[in-house]
Amino acid sequence: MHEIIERSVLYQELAIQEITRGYKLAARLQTFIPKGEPQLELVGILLEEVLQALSMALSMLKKSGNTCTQTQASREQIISETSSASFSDQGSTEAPEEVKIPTSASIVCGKRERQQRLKTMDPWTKVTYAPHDDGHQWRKYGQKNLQKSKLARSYYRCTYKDEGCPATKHVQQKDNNDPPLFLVTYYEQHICKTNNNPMIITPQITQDPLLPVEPNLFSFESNANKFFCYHERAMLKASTTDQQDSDLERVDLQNVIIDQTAIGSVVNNEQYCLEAVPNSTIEDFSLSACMSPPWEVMSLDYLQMDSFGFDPLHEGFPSF
DNA sequence: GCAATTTGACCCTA
DNA sequence: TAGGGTCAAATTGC
Repeated sequence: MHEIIERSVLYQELAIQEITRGYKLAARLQTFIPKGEPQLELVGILLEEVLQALSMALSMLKKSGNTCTQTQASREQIISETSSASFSDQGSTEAPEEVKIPTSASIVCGKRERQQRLKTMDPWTKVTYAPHDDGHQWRKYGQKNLQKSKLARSYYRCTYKDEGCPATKHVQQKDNNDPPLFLVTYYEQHICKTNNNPMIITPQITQDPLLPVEPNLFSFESNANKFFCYHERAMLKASTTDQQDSDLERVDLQNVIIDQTAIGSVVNNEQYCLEAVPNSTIEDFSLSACMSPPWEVMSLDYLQMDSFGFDPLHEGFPSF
């Protein structure tokens, strides 16, 4: 028994060494990516995710080494602790140090602790026309009329909160357009059964379509069978005709191909970066997407362009 | 009857 | 003290 524990500890130390080495190599690689190069923006994003994953794995391994001397922590507690640790190390080339072990008094349990937690968490936001269609089940628990906005903010928590899932979000309508645009702010990651990838914590800030963005770089968002491509003044929206307005199972895409005029790559299961070829117009775009596996091509034959003050059919995309 | 939503009250932070 | 976040009883819908 004692020998098994010793061997386990040895493997854990080796794993920590290897992950630390991987973290340092990835951080070193990150320094070779020149800033202001839209072509390499996606590489930087992916590398950032690699660093986050390694950082989190390292924190978890170190944490697991201490569990024998700690009071038993719940799975969600461990994930919460290690995830916040991995966030705090962003931008550092040093491997992350061990996170603080919370005392029993600081373990989240009451309203005060929850509100403090919200302030210290790294929320991530996205702008969307379909705020409820994000692959998770939510229960609304409150609504508030905010002082600085005439439009109410709605508060949601995961349906599986009783099972320990800490995920929450609030949804605020940004304008009175038709269709209305919503700003969704997420707090905490899902650890419930609806989560596709519970161990990867990747806060993403989707580009606000009303704000300037990098030329040639689109923010591409996918919810189930709908795709949204954001640009400074335009939104590209597509879905398959036979799946419109239906709740079919979620499609995880690994790659997005835009008829040779653009290359899209997955950032995570929900977001895609889309790099368009200069001088292309909306007429050049026919969407297809590779599903994984077995890498079948799914044709998207419904394409719609919503513009914010310009006509893409005649003007083409701006800033190309 | 159960589950989800609504809404006023309460609590916390700045 | 104002504003924002959460609670929980009441209400609504299936």
